[in-house]
Amino acid sequence: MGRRQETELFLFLCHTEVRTALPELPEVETVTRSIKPLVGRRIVSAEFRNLRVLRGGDPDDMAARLHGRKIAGVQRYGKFILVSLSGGGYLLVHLGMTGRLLLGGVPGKHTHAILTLDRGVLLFDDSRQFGALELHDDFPARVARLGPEPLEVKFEDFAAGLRGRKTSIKALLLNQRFVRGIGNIYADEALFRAGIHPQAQASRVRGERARRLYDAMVAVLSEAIAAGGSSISDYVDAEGRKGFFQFSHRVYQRTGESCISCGTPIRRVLVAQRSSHFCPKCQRR
DNA sequence: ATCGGTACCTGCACGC
DNA sequence: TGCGTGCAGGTACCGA
Repeated sequence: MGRRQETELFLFLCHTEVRTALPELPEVETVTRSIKPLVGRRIVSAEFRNLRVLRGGDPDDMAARLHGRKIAGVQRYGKFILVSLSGGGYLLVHLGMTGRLLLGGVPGKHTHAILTLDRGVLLFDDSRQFGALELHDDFPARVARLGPEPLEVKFEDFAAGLRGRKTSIKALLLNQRFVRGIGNIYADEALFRAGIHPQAQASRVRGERARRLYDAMVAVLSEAIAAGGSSISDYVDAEGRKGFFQFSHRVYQRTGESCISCGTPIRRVLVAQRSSHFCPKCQRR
């Protein structure tokens, strides 16, 4: 990328709010890609305004340790964003439910961290405070213990992970140690596409059904990433935002509406304490 | 080891 | 109009 293009991209990003729907793998991937241009930037100063998202970290200590460091890399692991720093160490970011990373902009009521860079500023904003910002010397244990990426795991390993599991297939898909990055939206969407009831016992998803679920998981995540990637460029106004949120959910939050396949009203039940949306006719236990 | 349940937190939709 | 209530869910943690 040429110097001028780089500058234009940076100026564009400065006016872009990197926000998404509930941040699951595709949304976190979109955010991660959007902040990759920050690689090489130096952190001039850091300010932390909220202790909760620091998860026990000391704000002054973190600011001191971040001061002067360069952003060496940005990588996504499931729903985590790992920012590696020059000279070692990692800044771990989790968006929780409502977390956002803003390139530029003005700090607001829910801005919990401000990273001032040698060019631009990165804000962390999170109204519900389920997100996290942690500074680690070593590769974070909570990232190391995650399961494989759903877009990288081999079918055989995915199927092996289902064996012997007594929990519901929905709960297992949400379990980040099984595969990392799936949340409530994409669990429901993948199960619908595969024709599997969310309360089906995971160990009973075998053979052809396991294959269908694997294929559905890969397809829905891939399509969502493509949608996020394509919408980011017109994300500056309400229309662009609306287009992203209208990502074609087939069951999620469509309770009572007609199944697109058979017309049966979509139902909602609680599975693993989460609302789960499914077609009672198309999805079998 | 595995599993189910709960807490954390704020904004919003809803009914009266 | 305003107030109370339920709902939204990712992760850590608890007890069984």
